[in-house]
Amino acid sequence: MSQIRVRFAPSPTGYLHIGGARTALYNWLFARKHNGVFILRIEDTDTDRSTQASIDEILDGLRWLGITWDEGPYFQSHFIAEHQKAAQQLLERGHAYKCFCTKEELEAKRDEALRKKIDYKYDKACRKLSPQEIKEREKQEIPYVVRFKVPESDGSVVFDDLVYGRIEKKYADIEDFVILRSDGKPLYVLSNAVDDYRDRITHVFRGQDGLANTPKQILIYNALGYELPQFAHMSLTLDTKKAKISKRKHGDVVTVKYYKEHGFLPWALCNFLALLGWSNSESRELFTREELIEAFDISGISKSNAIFNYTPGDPKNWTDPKAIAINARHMSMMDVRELAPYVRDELRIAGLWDERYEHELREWFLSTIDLIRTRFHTLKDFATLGRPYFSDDFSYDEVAVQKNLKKDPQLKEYLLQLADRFERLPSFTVEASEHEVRQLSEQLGIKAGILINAVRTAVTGQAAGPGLFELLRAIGKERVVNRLRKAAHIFFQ
RNA sequence: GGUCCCAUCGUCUAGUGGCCUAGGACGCUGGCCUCUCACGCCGGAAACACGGGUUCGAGUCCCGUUGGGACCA
Repeated sequence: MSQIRVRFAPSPTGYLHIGGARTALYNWLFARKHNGVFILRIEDTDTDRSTQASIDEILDGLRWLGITWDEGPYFQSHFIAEHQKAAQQLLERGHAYKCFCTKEELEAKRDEALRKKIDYKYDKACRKLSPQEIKEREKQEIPYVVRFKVPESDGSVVFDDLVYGRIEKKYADIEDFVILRSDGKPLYVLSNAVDDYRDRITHVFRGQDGLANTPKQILIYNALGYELPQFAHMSLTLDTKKAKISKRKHGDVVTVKYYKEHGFLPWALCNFLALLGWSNSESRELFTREELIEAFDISGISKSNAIFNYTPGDPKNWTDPKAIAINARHMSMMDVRELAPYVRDELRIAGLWDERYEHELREWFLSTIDLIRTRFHTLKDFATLGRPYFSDDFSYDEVAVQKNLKKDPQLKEYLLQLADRFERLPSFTVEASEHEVRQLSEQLGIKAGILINAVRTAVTGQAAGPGLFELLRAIGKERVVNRLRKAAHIFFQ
């Protein structure tokens, strides 16, 4: 078989949302897996709704996700003449006809059918027009649309969908659909088929909403003498009420941009999206880019729609909890050197970045983010929960202060003593600081945990965090000593 | 309204007639570890939409019902 060619063909009428990103991802994975070509085609023929901002947004989103395209972006609007030519060909070969029915006539018929509760389909009035009648109408310059002549035999369109299996649709159930509007604009079914043929698409991989159009497109392919591609339709992404997701209804949470701005690793989002409606036989869930390409297979795509399970208004589950979990796992698993640039960007946004982190302090920076990353969920956490590691200007958690410091007034003295002991240490190692703390607790006859928790809160403002002694080393002797003294001052009267 | 598609824990899913006492993951939850939190480890609650068939045997095949979705209008 010749080289596999697939495409992602979004309409630039809004932002790139996660459903679209998933469609793009599946196409991309399929292409990469089979050394095929992934094409980006912008279907911008709806000039009223298409915007440049939306095109930019889609391209930016795909680039951020790492879904790279090999050809394009092509723009459907550049090929309108070609679509019209195809319609002309269909007309000439007797596969289509001009329909002069007016909007009013059609609406009247439709309303009547609705009233009688019978199925409405175009009654093919103009299909029966004689050449003479057609000529007359053309002479009068009556506007017309072009309709496809659906075969009138008993047969049906049959195709094998790579996901849904054999699909059959009777000719009788397909109406003579419009392929060209009266203003000469081609319709989606036609443009899309012509473009896919021109781009030599071998596998049409799209949302399940395209399934109903496929029989019509197959009719067009056949009439135009095009070789048929393989079709594979994938399940849709729905909200918790089982409605199709859209930015209009759900807001920014469904846009790819939102994840970029809320501390997601691009690949983690891809990993999550891949799992929404696809699984592999090993029930494996965490993949690197290469592993997913290797594991991806059409046979694992599920037929039923998947629900994007986020809870609006819940700060903890602001998006699907599984997405957050996958992001957290990737953050703690990936090579820390790969993680570093993402953390850098977050620290920059928060005004915490220091250029030395990439030079003389690089080793310190890497070991510090390595130390703190396992309890973080998004990259944002590096600038919030991680703030005390990068700045002296951090806040103290009320509950932590109450529980670990204020509860025992004597801690003031203990913290000052520890500060003195730390200050005298020739080398502020994990072992040295631990030795001091344990020795002091022994001398005082208190549990080491009391001191440990107090120091953690005094030094980071938090009740939770990495093991204390590694934390102390990361923050450094001078800052630790200063913070212990400061805490002794401000929290005890 | 017509046509098409779908139906397993709250969510994502495994399951292709006996391996199902229905498995995994996220979330929830009990415990271990421990200086806290997280990780990790060991447990728990939690599902085959319903009704008929076919079969020795059905989550798995067939039919119907119900529910959901898509497309066309």
